[in-house]
Amino acid sequence: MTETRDDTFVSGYLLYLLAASSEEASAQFHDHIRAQGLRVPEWRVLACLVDNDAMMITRLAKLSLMEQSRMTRIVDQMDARGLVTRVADAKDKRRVRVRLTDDGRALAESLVASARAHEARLLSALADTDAARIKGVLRTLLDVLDRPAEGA
Amino acid sequence: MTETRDDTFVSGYLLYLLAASSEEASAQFHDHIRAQGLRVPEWRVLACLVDNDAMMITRLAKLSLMEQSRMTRIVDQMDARGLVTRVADAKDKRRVRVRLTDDGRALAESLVASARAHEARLLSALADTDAARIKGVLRTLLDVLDRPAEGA
DNA sequence: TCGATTTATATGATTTTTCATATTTCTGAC
DNA sequence: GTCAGAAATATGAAAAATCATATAAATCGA
Repeated sequence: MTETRDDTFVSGYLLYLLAASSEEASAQFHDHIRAQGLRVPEWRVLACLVDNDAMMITRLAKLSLMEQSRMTRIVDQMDARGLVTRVADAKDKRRVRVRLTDDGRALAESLVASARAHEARLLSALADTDAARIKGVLRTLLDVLDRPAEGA
Repeated sequence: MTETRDDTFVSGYLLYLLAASSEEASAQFHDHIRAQGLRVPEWRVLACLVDNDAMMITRLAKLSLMEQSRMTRIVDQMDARGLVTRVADAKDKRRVRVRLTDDGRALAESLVASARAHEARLLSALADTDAARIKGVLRTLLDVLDRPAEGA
């Protein structure tokens, strides 16, 4: 247990705490995703589309925190698996809208339900004050980050 | 600005908030890392070694949130670049200790200084209450996650 | 002390990811 | 309308990450 004690730079560094929390908090649920034969990026796409079907590839990529060319290929694979279909946008032919198939929607909804349950378990493991604060703090951080930003 | 309004599942989902915060908070600094000709995983190794030189590959991998075989190859490259050297552990010959070279240490220390400065800027962009809370909340989450865990 | 097990690292093969760029379509200035 | 540039997607080639497993060294029990 008594690893090299931790008053180190890394253990208190905000970007480390964020990366590690994200990684570890997601690990269990990501295992669940993979157990369903999906990869994590595919799950992210499904979750986005449940919220808002027929998104463009570009927006899907932004929301799923990944590059456009990667998203293109992920959509390829999901299309091949019958989870989504590509639909041309009538107004703008450059755009590709990604739409859930019935299978895709069913899977997505079931996974969202699992995700909610898993999240509830995570939050219930925290003290009430922490559980109440965590999302707010993260949202605030995201807000700050989305603003133009003045300094380097 | 008025993207499809956001009272969606994803935008309030803890694992998304964590991943997005981590991603976006790190983006600027990671650009800085790459501008120095380093990749992010290499920076992580340097940061770990500044805290605690001559770590084993396995421990380095765990702390840097990546797989062992990947860490082996990253150490290969850092070794080739003259940032670290491999040192056999006298007590246990299976172990490989990774030690900073002088160049590696100089680079690492300079990057840690930048990291601290960047972190200070991030925190100062938050309201005092949020800045005061964020690390504590994340640490609590990490603590909870490291505990055995009872339910599925 | 022998053999079985576990731990630490490395490696080959495959799959992902990235990077740069091509292609198509749209937009705006003229 | 035409042209220059921007935006959305796709794709080839290269780099990186993963997975399974090999190798080597330690540990634990009988």
